[in-house]
Amino acid sequence: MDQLQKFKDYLSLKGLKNTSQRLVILETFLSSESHYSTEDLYLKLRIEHPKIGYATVHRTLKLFAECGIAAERNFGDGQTRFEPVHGEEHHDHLVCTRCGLIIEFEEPQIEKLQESVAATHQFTIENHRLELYGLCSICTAADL
Amino acid sequence: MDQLQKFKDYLSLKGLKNTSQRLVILETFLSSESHYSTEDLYLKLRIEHPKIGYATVHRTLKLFAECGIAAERNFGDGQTRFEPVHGEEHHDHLVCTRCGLIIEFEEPQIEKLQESVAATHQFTIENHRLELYGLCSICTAADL
DNA sequence: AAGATATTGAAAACAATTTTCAGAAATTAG
DNA sequence: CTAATTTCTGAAAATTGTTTTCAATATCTT
Ligand SMILES: [Mn+2]
Ligand SMILES: [Mn+2]
Ligand SMILES: [Zn+2]
Ligand SMILES: [Zn+2]
Repeated sequence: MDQLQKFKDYLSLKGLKNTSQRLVILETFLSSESHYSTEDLYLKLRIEHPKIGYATVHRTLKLFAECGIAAERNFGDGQTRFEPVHGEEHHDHLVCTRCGLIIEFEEPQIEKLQESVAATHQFTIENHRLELYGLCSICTAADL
Repeated sequence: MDQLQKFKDYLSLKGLKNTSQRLVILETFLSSESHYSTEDLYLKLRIEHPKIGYATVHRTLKLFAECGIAAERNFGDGQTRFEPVHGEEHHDHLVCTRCGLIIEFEEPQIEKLQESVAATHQFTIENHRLELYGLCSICTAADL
C-alpha cells in the first residue's frame, strides 16, 4: 500500500478530513528524502503555496508521524526533524557537525548487541536512537 | 586531579571568579549520580540555599559542561540533563519510558562497530549517542 | 442544499533556555 | 587595607521552537 493510501485510510479511521492542504503537504514531504524541520518544509511549501500556514504544516507533520508515514528525529540542534518512512526498515545516522550532511546506515550487528545489552538488564526495548556525530569525508578532507 | 581542582583551574584560566554559588552548585551536583535537569538541580539546591537563582544554576551547569566536569544529555523529554563526568570512561543509556529509570552501560563491541561504520563512509567520529528506550525490568513485570 | 463536524491560518500561549541589567561580590592594583 | 576594576548574581524580560486558541471556512453526511 502506498503512502497516500495509508494516509487516507488513517484519516477515515480517525474521522479526520481529507483537505487540500494535507495532500499538498504530503506530496511535498514525500518528494524528497530530506530530514525536514517544520520550518524547512514550511519554507519550501511557501514557494508554491503561500497560503498554507506554519501551524498547519506542523500539525500535519505530527499527523504523519502518528500514522507511521513519518519518523521524528532529533539531531541535537534544537529542532525536531521529520523524514518519510518507506518500508519497515530501520536505520541510524551519521551527522556531519560541520556541513550538516546526514548519512543513513544500517548495522544489524549493532542491533543485535543492543538486544543483548537489554537482555542483561531485563529491559524491553521499544525503540532506540544511535547517532554518530563528526566530520563527513569532505569536511574531514577540508580540515587537513 | 579532582573535579574541584579542575574547576578552579578552569576558572583562573578563563579569568572567571570563584564564587560561593559556584562552589555550592558544584558540590551538590557532584554529590549524586543523577542525570539532572536545571530544574531538578535548582529545586534540590533551593532547600538549603534558597537565595540561588535559576539562571545561576543553569549558567553554572553550562560552565561545568564547558570545562569537562559535566556531560550534557538529552533523553527526548524536552529537557537537557547534566551528569557528572568522572574519568574518561564513556557510557550509553537505557531509558525506561514508563518510570524514567536510567541505566548506564558500556559495550565496547558496539563502539568498535560504530568505528567500522564510520570508516566505510570516510567519516571522522567526534562523539556519538546511543539510547535504548523501553521498559525496565520492574515496569516490564508490572505490564504482564 | 443544509447541518454537523473538522480544519485552517493568524495570533496568542507555552515551556525551556538564554539574555539583560543594576546592584553585589571577588579580585587586583596601589 | 582601600579603592578601582572586573565579573557575577538574581529577577525579570526576551528568545526560540512548539502547541493551542478561536472565529471563519472547508469538508463530509444526510
Ligand atoms: Mn534518516
Ligand atoms: Mn549517564
Ligand atoms: Zn560535512
Ligand atoms: Zn521503569
